[in-house]
Amino acid sequence: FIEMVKKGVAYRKESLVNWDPVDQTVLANEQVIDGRGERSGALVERRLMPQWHFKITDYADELLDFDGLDWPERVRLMQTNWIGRSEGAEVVFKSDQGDDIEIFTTRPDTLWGATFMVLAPEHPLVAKLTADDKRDAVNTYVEQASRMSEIDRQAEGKDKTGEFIGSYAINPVNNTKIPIWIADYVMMGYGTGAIMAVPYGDQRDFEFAKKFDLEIIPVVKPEDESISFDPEIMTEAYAGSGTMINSGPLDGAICNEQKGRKNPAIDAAIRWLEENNAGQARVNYRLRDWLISRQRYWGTPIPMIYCDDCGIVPEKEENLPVVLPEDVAFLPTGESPLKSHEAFINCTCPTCGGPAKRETDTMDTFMDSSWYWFRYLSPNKEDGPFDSALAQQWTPVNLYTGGIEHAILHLLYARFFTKVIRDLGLTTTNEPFTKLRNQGMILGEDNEKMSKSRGNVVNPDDLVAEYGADTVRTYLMFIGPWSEGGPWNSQGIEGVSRFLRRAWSLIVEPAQEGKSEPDTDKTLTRAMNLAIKEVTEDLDAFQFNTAIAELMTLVNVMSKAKNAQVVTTSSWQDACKMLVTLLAPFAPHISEELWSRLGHDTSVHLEAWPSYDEGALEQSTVPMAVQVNGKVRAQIEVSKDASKDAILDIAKAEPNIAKYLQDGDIKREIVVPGKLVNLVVK
RNA sequence: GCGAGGAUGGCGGAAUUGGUAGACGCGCUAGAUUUAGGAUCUAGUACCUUUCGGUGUGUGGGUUCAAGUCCCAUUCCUCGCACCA
Repeated sequence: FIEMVKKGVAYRKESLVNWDPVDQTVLANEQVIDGRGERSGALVERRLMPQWHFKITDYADELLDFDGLDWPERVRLMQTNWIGRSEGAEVVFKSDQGDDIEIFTTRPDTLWGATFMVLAPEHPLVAKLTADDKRDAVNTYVEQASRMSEIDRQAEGKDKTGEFIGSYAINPVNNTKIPIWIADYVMMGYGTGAIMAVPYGDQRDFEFAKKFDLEIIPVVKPEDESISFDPEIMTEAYAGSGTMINSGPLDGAICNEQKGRKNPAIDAAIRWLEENNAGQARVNYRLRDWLISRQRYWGTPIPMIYCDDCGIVPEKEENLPVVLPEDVAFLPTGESPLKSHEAFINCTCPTCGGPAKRETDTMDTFMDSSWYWFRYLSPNKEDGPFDSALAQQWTPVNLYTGGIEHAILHLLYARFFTKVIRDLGLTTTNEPFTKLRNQGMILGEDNEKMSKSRGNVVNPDDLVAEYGADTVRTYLMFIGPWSEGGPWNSQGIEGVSRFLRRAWSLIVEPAQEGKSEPDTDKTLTRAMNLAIKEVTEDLDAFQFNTAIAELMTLVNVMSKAKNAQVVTTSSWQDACKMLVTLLAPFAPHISEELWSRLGHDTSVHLEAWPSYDEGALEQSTVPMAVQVNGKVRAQIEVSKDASKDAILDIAKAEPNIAKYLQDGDIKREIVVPGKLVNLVVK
């Protein structure tokens, strides 16, 4: 943290935060549900407080780059949307009192159609720019807006509301005086908290203009001439392509559907702004800096000290880590007990040695999960966070799994930390996790999320007591695709239980008398090699359910083949060995025991993963389907190297095929070796 | 509204360089074994049809010798984002 402070990545500033008045702490946006604190249920207030932040916004562009990462598309998109990059321009409007009012727009080409300006109710210039005769109405509106949660303000379909504040702004492109309004559809937290309103091209501005009877100036003549651009007739804003009109120097420019400077009209507008000193190109992000201060006792102390003479200074390195006092008094004051712990608060300024106060806020717990895998490499290191050489050697983590709920928070923070650690010179690693896979969630039998209140919780301990840990583990892998999850099904576990018991008795129980079928050797060897191939490929692809299905098939083949003669053959013994080896990741305990009973005195879990013999997968004869006009009419068995002509002869000789051939001529013969024959008859 | 993913038997699901739809399992049916039940084993199990055969992967079209798979349109479901300027 201190290194981050030194580097300017961590900083303290006043910030509008979610304040829970009952729990007396700041809450993360994620902990505010429908405008209420997740734990207390209290209406969350917005408060301006000095808090510690991380400059994650400095890394916005780099965080948008997923090059070289094998991550699910879904997660990449969620992060991309969260960061919310948009290209446009910043333009400075002057108030009629001479103030600079900066706005951000993605459509600078429509500047000539700006007929009013809207400020967020919290915008710092609102008080100054409000005319005396409007002050009461404006104050009422601002107060109403401040009481509303962000969720309420953003509710879909909400009617536009707003107040004219009695001042005007000068549109720098044409020196037109336009009225300044405040409205809660403009957010202080995005862009500059002020917009130029172009009702012709923006649906929100259009609705606002219609409601408050503000001017609408057409600036893009639609390409499709059947679309009317008469403001009196229009029922919605026009954001499509066309030719610029009523736009001074831009008149005649082509406006297409492209965003940013790829759009000729936008590009021309930005060039005009820059040439005329009225604005410039700018990239805006939805991402905001990460607020990490929490007014809680449980959390990592922020190692900063407040000195009246030296300001805010970091604790001396030899005094790290700052440890939470354990003798705190948990009193119902509504404040963190650290605030009343004199011995913790009062300290010595590391710079001047005078009396100073310790920071009493603690860190967001996401701080800790953002770099734990670095610390895991050197858990006993006392004089630093981790060993740089070990981190360089072992990171990035090559495979990471977790739920989709981590898509934005943990995974974005982890990427940010990795880049900061790199920029501190501790590693050259750019990304924390090379390959990411998300597992699905197992729901209750009613297809709802398991919860005590719903009474649909399936307790794994009870299942383990009844079926054993191996059965429960294996069933969890078999119940469905790992990445999708789905409802729990209590009946299905019986099938896995049976499978494991059959595998057990296959190896442990004595064989019955019986005669060997002629090709048992080959059948067993083929089944074994097929199982190695399929299980290996399925594991690589995280398809555990089909891997287990393949092992079930192997057990079925072996069960059929097993008898007193067969069990003495080497192909049987190889198959047993391989079955246990392949089963080991799913049912480790049973596998270990079976491995021992097969005569091994080392652990099966130390065995190398097996490879398979491609040649053993081949069969001397292969079954093929014979179709007439695309419909299967017969099954034939042909030698694996049979020629096309030979296959066709066999196919045509089938009685059921010959029957169809009598009725017409063969127009076409398609032979897909090893698969099927299709005869097109007319 | 924007973006992503999905829809296959009674159920969970399998199958994509286009090539026999329903692997594997649950459930169900019948039989063997058992005093009985449970467990186990064997056979069967997409739907319609006595058979022949026909139909079938959300819906409607298309391409192809051949479509769950490719193309166009469309419905519904799930998830994410959303008055983002």
